[in-house]
Amino acid sequence: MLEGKFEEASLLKKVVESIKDSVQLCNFVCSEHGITVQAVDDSRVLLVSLLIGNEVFSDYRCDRNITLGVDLKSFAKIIRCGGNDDYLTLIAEDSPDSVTLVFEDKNSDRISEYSLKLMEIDNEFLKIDDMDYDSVIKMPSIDFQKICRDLSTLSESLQILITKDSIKFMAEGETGNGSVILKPRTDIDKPEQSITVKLNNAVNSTFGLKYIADIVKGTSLSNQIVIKISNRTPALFEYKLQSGYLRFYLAPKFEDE
Amino acid sequence: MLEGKFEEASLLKKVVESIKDSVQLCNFVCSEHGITVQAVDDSRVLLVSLLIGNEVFSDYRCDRNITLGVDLKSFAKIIRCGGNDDYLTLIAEDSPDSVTLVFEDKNSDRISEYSLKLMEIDNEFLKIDDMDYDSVIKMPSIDFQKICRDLSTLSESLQILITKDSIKFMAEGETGNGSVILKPRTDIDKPEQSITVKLNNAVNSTFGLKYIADIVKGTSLSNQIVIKISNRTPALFEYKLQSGYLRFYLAPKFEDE
DNA sequence: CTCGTTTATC
DNA sequence: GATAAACGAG
Repeated sequence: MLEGKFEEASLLKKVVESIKDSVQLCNFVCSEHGITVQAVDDSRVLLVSLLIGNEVFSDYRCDRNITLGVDLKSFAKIIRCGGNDDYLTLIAEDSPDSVTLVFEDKNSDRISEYSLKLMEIDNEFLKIDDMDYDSVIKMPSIDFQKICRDLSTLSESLQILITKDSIKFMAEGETGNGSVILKPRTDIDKPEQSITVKLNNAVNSTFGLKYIADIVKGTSLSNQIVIKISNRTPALFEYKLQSGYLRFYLAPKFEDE
Repeated sequence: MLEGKFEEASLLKKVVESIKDSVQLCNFVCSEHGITVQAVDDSRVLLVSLLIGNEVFSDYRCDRNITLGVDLKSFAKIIRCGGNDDYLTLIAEDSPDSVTLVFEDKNSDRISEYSLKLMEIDNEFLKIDDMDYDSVIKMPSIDFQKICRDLSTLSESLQILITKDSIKFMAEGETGNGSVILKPRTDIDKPEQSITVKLNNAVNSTFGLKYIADIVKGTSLSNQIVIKISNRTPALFEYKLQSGYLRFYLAPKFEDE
């Protein structure tokens, strides 16, 4: 039996809205530690990895592992039926054929209850090892979103160059070229505005903006994004939750492509 | 001669926008008491009944009864030509072949004048008797709109169950089921947030969400909606105006359908 | 299906 | 106040 109560329905709403454009069907795997999702996008280029730690919930109980195979578009429709600051409780039996969402208004007695039919979904669960990356940057997620949006008007590719004391985003296209350079900085009053760079090796990687556009949908989940890049292995884009994370793994474009 | 001046053009605009999707052609019947409309939708399932009482107007004069047969789509187009807080004066002769709309900006000297050709429209004016209903509920119109919209993503039918101390809205569909339960409440600070139930008999009625979707277009006319339901007779959905009302009569679906 | 308007959020 | 998502209209 799963019973997980969110203090704010908006958290699950943001999570689902963040990944529903990359992935259509996925399994929510519930264990005592929380809820995880792992899925690849339709083109099998972008890997999405989500962990909602049990500390995110105001109440959480999951006796044994339960897998909820959901259609994210239908799931999103139902989540939109709740108010953003309703309590939201997810309920499922041990071998469920449906999951129940209960929304409770904090100010009145309105209780909305929705059940969603589940699906059997094949999943190839990949064990992803923690690894060392050549460069790790941390920056305001909203700035990363704006840079990517701006540059996507020029090109289909985003080049990221990281050196010890600068981050350069570049796009070159038919109509023109653009670049944005950031310097590391520490903002004491607004730490979420800080930009940090940790460097083992300088990197110069290029990514498809089509996929980056899906990644930045996670912006609302965290003030900051952590980007870990190595030359010639998939990069990691991470939005941290209060407990858990939403991670995207995206392989860079290689020059010979 | 009819001459009716609205303090705000937006009121007539809201009224017309509220019914133009249900009804294409209708007669505006003008008398000394104000303006009334009665019409059925194309499928003859939904009955619309409107009264704009003369107190709604800042100036109103109508010496003898005048019937204005209008095409609501054309009427709506013209009303959109005025500013929302323009004065709007409706003018018609005693046996008119057109109606004139005069918009006056409150802040400048702009005066816009439009005339709309009238049509001869057959109408079967039904005398609707006030009757007692099994249940009468009053609730925030915007909440009713949201509940109906939410549940319409699941099903084509909306079931409403009313008991002494609760109102339950339900929809069952292929992808899942949904229900919303409201409890009566009195909000002293925001009386428009109150929910009341008056019950002679508990009711359990089902309506086509297709028609409900047209009904909730009236939401902007009033903070509250009054819904009067009896088992096995048409239900009444009412948005009250400052003086007058917009009412929809809709027969429930019966189980044998 | 795309556009403009409206609403909610930051 | 500005921006971004949601809704309704063409």
